[in-house]
Amino acid sequence: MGRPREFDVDDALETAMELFWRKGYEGTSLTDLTEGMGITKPSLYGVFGNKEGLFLKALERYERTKMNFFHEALKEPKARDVAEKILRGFADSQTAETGPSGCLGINGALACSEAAAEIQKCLIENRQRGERDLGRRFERAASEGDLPAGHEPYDLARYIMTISQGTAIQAASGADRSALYRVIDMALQFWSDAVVQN
Amino acid sequence: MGRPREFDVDDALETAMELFWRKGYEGTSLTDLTEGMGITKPSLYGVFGNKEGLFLKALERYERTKMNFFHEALKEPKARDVAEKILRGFADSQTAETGPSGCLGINGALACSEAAAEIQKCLIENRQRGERDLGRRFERAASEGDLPAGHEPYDLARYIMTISQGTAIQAASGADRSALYRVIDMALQFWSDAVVQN
DNA sequence: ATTTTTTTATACCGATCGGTATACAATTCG
DNA sequence: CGAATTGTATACCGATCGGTATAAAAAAAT
Repeated sequence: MGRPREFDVDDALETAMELFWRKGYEGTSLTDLTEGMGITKPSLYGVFGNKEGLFLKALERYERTKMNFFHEALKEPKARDVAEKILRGFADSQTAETGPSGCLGINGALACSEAAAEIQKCLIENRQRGERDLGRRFERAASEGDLPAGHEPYDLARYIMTISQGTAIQAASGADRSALYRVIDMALQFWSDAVVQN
Repeated sequence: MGRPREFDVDDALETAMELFWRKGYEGTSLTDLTEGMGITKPSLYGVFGNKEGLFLKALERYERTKMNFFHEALKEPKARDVAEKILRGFADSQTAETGPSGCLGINGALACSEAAAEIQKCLIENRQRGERDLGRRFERAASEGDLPAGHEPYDLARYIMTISQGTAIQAASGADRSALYRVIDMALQFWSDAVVQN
């Protein structure tokens, strides 16, 4: 009942996600958002609560639509394939022709004012969660004798995440996909060269 | 002649550098700056021009006082030692007890509004310059048969810079120095394991 | 047809943004 | 001692920030 909404919520959220991705949380103004989404401020606040709520919903959409490769990668039977799928998945997302360069989870609020501290904290936890999930997967791999010898699972997880975060900066600085792939190839020599347990 | 300045320019610049480092260019307000530096706005504008000029001078100071290890590292005779000194130098700076976590060159303006586009561009060029300098050093190493076989000097330079940028994100997310060192140890296995030319 | 409910459009809110005009204080030079 | 010069303090500037009050518009329910 009542007057029907004149815009598509999902389309609007997609636009908001791309804006936050490209300009960060604080760098994206409500004017940027309302003009980009093609709606007025009362409509935005009616559907998404406020700027912070909109960002969190945009982040949720980002995880669901752009980071889905991550949990898929964890299902690979071999640890090396998990690592490779994650590294290439990030690089692909960070350098997609459509959509901004880099990573929303990093571009969003790396360093910011106190006003964005909550968003910053949320993004840090987001990164740590991914690293922890990967660490758990590598723990399993360790028990299966499927890791390079002499390294802790959580250290390997941090290694993979560090490289992916590095490629996010590279992409945001203009590096193209093939350049990131060559970095990833080198990072993966770790697995090729190292002696795998058992 | 005239009234003598009541503050130390170098001290004020040091404070500005730390603020920009911790909160980014756009996340640091003039109020943050004047309160932190202990001076008034007319004094700030008299000495540093404007916010953008202040940031650029802070960046210059950062390069001079915190990134000096970089060009020192390039003087190492062996490419592997160059790489290791750079990686550990970044990690040390990113996790120093005194001073903010991460890297000013990345925290400063990774994703931002149009108002900070010039600063953003300047920081991108800054990163690319470092990568190019390292690439040139590795070109020399290649001619000396001092590189792992099968890789281009500029790809190796991007590999090292990608890891350093990754550790900057890790540091900004709370990782401590020993955690970054373990990542670096893995990244350097590239050199240990790989066959070095000639 | 009227009431009720929801969305939209406009105009506005106080606070803060980067930046500056003006007046005064503190020094050197003649 | 002035006079000239430079720095500091206060108060202010227009613009923009995130957010909202008010009322009109568009649908469903009675």
